[in-house]
Amino acid sequence: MAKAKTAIVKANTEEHIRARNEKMILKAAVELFSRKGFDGTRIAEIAQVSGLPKANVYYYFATKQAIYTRLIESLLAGWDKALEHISADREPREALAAYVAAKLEYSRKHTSESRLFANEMLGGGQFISRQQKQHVRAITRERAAVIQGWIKKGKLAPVDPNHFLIMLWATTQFYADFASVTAVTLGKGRLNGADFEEARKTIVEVVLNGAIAPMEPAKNSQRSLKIR
Amino acid sequence: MAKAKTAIVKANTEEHIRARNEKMILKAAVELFSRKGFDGTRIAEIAQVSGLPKANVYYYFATKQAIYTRLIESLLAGWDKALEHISADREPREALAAYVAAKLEYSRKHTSESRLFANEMLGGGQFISRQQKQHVRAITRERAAVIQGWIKKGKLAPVDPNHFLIMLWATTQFYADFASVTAVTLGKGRLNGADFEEARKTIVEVVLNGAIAPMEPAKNSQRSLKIR
DNA sequence: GTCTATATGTTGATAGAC
DNA sequence: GTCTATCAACATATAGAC
Repeated sequence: MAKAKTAIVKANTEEHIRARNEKMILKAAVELFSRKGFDGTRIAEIAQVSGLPKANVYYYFATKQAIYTRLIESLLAGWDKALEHISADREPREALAAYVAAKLEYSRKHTSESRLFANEMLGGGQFISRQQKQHVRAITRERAAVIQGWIKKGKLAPVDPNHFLIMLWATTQFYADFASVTAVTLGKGRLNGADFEEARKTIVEVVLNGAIAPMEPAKNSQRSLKIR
Repeated sequence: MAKAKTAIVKANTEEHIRARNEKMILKAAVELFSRKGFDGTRIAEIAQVSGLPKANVYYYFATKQAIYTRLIESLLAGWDKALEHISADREPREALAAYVAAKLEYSRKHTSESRLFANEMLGGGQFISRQQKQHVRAITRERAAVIQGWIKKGKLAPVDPNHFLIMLWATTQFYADFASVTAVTLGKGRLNGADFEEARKTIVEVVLNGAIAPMEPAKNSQRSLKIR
């Protein structure tokens, strides 16, 4: 009895330690990979940032690529959720505004993951499996179909759904991925919550209503709800 | 006389060789840096791709960073030009459409340079000098002032000029920088001219007129020229 | 200008004591 | 589970013969 209990306690502790250390390694790794890419990141750096000796990193992950692949996996999983806002049963104006807000929020809270994926895309997507690519394509198609449905109902201008989605993707991720230069452009040291809010307002306003002023300019961002 | 002439010929040849080799090195380097970043790129790779022995690369460039810095320099120089389209003496509709077209074209023709800069931004802009950052900020401010002028004249919707510029920047660069995943999203192996043209149309249409359909939907992308 | 050989340090990964 | 010591391979950069 006593022996068995000890074994369980020990197992729990070991599991706990494993969970904690893996988490620390992954946290350090995503930050480094996101800034320097796969080839540019050294295991020694990951070890240093996570506060573990290099050999311990190898104890939890067989290879450098195993860490990287794990991070890509968890990122793609998190992405499906953001696109759920674009659903056929909502009004396009509301759905698109919600999507932009959610995506900006996500990219702000998961900056490193977002950058990691950007880095992976720049590198040509070498570490994304064929299966994962098919998945990305499938969920994009689903949402493009929703947009096409809105267009057919006359609720949305007749734009190419795929390119429209890419536009939304591009604008909402830019702030997180390229924060360093965005901050310089805005004349700031660092982006804060107010900057993201201003970005959200501008993106929603332009995407929904366009930049060209109507004949009788309105004062707020809801103008076209009123004048149309 | 004969001796002097020989010396001149030799110097010309040497200059020519130098120019040619430096060009090959820079061409190979921009491609590699753009895909793998600074730390991820090896001098041996640059040498291999440019068809020169590694030691020759060091003959023309003292350090790896010297190559990288040179590339950043030439990229920033090429950028100023694209922004010139946004000038106060043009109508916003025409100027913005021209800018989007020019920027897309530029990013398509200089894909590697564009990606290199994206990579540099992901890395936090470590290799961009303070002076270069100030330059970026200065030219952005100029163009933001032009946009502000359009808004004051009632020609443009009252959006934040800086964020509006960032939107244009994001949408026009996405295709070049993230071509690998964009192609997957569009269900293609590779992006071609028609894809870029469709992207241009979509971006211009959405940025100028917005995505929400007007009461009486028009059939072409010039719709708001007619109904407004 | 070209290129072989090499100095000097760093890398991903492992062996094995604790 | 932890960590020192270490390996073979590879990195940036240089010396010096041609």
